[in-house]
Amino acid sequence: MRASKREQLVDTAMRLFCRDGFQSVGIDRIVAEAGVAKMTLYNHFKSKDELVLAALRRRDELFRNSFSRQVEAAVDTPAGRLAALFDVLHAWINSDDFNGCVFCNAAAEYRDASSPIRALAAEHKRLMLAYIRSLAEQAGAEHPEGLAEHLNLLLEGAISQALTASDLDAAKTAARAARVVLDTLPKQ
Amino acid sequence: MRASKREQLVDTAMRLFCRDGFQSVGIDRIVAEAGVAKMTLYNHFKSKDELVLAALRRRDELFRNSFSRQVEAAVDTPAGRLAALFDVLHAWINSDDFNGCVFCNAAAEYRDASSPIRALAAEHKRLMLAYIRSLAEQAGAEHPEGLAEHLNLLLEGAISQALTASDLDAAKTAARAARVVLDTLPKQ
DNA sequence: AACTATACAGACCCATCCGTCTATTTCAAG
DNA sequence: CTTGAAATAGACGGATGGGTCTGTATAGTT
Repeated sequence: MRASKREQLVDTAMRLFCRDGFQSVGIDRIVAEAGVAKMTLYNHFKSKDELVLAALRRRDELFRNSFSRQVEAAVDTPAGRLAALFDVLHAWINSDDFNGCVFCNAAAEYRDASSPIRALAAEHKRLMLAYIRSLAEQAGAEHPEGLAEHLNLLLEGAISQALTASDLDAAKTAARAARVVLDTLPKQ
Repeated sequence: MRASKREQLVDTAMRLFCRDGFQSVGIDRIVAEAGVAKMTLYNHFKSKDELVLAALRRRDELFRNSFSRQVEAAVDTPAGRLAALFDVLHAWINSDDFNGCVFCNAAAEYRDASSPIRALAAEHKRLMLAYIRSLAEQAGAEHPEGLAEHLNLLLEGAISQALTASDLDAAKTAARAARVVLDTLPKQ
């Protein structure tokens, strides 16, 4: 067996949840597409919510890895990487499988603020901001925290606008806005 | 009869959809809380989706009215009103009934991009941006379109962060970021 | 008073949901 | 070969979903 049944389930669930949402995707469909028996799912996870958590944890890992890898492959300088954030965002928004931020979508579907799913979404956003802050510090920004917060809001706003306003150019708009702030960085 | 049955339904549906989401709120609960018979609902609306559309249309009207009224009551000058956007946002985020932007939530729950619900959400975002642009023009901005887009992204980012990252200070963060751009406005 | 449109309560239908149970099969380790 | 854990297919249960149907009651109009 190449991949463990558990991995098959998590990968399939992640893909379906990202594309079609959480409540819209039923257990039966997940096990059918993963090619495993329903009982196998319930041997590995206590409930659908546990599977949702596992899928989101995997998505967080893959997304942040892929995002930072692309940013760092694009440019060498920290300041350039802050600008490249928006290029990577643009590529994502215009890719075939863009369906907004799955963590935002999860927060929209799971309304109980004390849900572990919401906690995981918040943690993902915290880690994304931390990554941007680290780039801002490396770039020698005068106020790295403020710069990171500013860029983070532009990125988050662009993701939101891309989905809700069906604006595929949202990242380009955000990049133009970011230029105003990035111009204050010390010239390398 | 004080309010028409139809209005009771739309108001109740809007309240429940905003608080608990769309798929989570069933027809039975709406008619029960609205105090009308189920057949009355289906005499006024062809389907649940039609009710969702009516509720979102009402929300769009109420929200934009309330938002612009608060902004204009706060300050007199156009430039001041651009800053006041973030104060009104802050008040909303920290109010009891904040559950994110219901149009973003709708886009998250209704994944079919060709759905009329998605079209309505996009229209709401378009109108919000148009309002900000009108303020930017009145404020005499050098590039009103660019300024409006920038502020809009900060506002949208703050709404998203407030919900997903459970960050009740997101509007304050966005206000600090906005200051950088608003300082370029001509002094009155 | 007669008529008409609207609203009523609630049973009903069919589909889907999550989760459980069972009985069978696979397959690697001792 | 034997044993035992893991996976299988699929039926099943109880709940809930959206939507339909029926028969009755209300209320405003002529």
